[in-house]
Amino acid sequence: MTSFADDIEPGGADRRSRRRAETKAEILRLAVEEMAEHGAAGLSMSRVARRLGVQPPSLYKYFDSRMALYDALFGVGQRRYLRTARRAAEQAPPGLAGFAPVLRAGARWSAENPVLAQLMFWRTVPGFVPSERAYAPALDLRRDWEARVRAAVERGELGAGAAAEEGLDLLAALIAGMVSMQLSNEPDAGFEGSRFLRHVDRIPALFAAAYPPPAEGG
Amino acid sequence: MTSFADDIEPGGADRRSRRRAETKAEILRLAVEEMAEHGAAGLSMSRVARRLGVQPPSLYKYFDSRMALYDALFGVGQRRYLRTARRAAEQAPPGLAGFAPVLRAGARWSAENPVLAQLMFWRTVPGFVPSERAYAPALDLRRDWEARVRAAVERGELGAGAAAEEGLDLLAALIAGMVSMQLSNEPDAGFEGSRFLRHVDRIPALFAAAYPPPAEGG
DNA sequence: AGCTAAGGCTAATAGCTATAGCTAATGCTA
DNA sequence: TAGCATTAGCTATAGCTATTAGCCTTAGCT
Repeated sequence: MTSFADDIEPGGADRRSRRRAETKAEILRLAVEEMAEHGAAGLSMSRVARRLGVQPPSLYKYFDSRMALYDALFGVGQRRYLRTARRAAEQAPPGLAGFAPVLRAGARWSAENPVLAQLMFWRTVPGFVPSERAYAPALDLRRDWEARVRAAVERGELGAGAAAEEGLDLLAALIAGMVSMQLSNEPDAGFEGSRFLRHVDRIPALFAAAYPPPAEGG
Repeated sequence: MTSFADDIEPGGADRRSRRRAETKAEILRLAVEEMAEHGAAGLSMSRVARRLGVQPPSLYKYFDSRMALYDALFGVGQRRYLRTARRAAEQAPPGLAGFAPVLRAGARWSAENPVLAQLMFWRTVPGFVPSERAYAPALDLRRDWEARVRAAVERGELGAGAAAEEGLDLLAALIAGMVSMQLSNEPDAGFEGSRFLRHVDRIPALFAAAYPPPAEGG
């Protein structure tokens, strides 16, 4: 998470809009620093402005309101999280064996971007409701998982209910639990050596225990 | 959660301190209403004062600061949560079969007290760190679970690792996941019919799958 | 009955988000 | 290169917020 440059609309070849996009990316970067210090809900326009070296009202040339800034951060986080999961999925084996690498990649991203993860997964900022546009990648990711679980069911590695809403909810709760414990108890611990995220690799087996395949395939 | 009267230090038979305790309890009640409307992190001293019908500075006669008010809420929540779990445990059967009723009672309490649960389990209020005194019941509860898991291990219902830190962390993550999904996706849904909390009864089986007993006891 | 302190108040400080309106300079276009 | 629209900064201001200081009345203990 060193740069947000590639996550803001490119803004054409126009020199002005290029500079504008750079400034927006810089603001997002500073906002994440702010949130790391004061908590995800503790983002202050004034403090971000001070960090940027301008007066507070100038920030409103780039983001219409504090909530708009949150929405941009939420959107960037969701896009990055989705991209991370998809990259891991590309190299993962098919079927149930591919679950762990993808889950691990998501858990690692959350541990490395704890304030964005809080904003995205907990929604605890008073008054903030993400826009449809910013939320869209989360729906894409859920559809990815639905397809992945269905494939494992078709391979005879999981019971049929696993791919229904109920099963997907359980799977989501399993990963959410480990990430939640991480974020609330050791937000600065990182992925390696985390007390809670080391359990992520057990999720496929737990999930299979909840939805065992119908019989032993030949 | 209709009254906080029994959760504030009783304050002796002294009439003054009795009235004082009543006012404090009333403030806590109004604060929870506030948080339900504006989010756990959106508690405002001014708005609580307006609800109570006094000027904002008068609140400081009862709580030293906004964070002190959070700490009182955190403490009340932890004590009530512990009490709820222990009441359920009294009537639960021994061993692994007793896990589900206790887990269910905790999940139900969280669903019925979503803003306190957010404050207690997520800690997302900027600048708030609970006092040792307020946090103590959480440690008691963890010790309760440690004893309960150890008992199940000794009965041959779980593998040995279940009672170690690692196993207790996994168990905590399982319940935290379902409660987290509930709080972030359906905070106003209640316990019955919750998409996520209906999985709570599966936790003992999942936990046993992760720590199976060593062999079939005779 | 008298006194203490509880519990209200107003005033004031400092910081917050956000808007209005001014100004200088940037950089596109003719 | 000259002109000009837009951008991106600024100050001032309104209306919030938490919190402190200090006053004053009255409740209620002794």
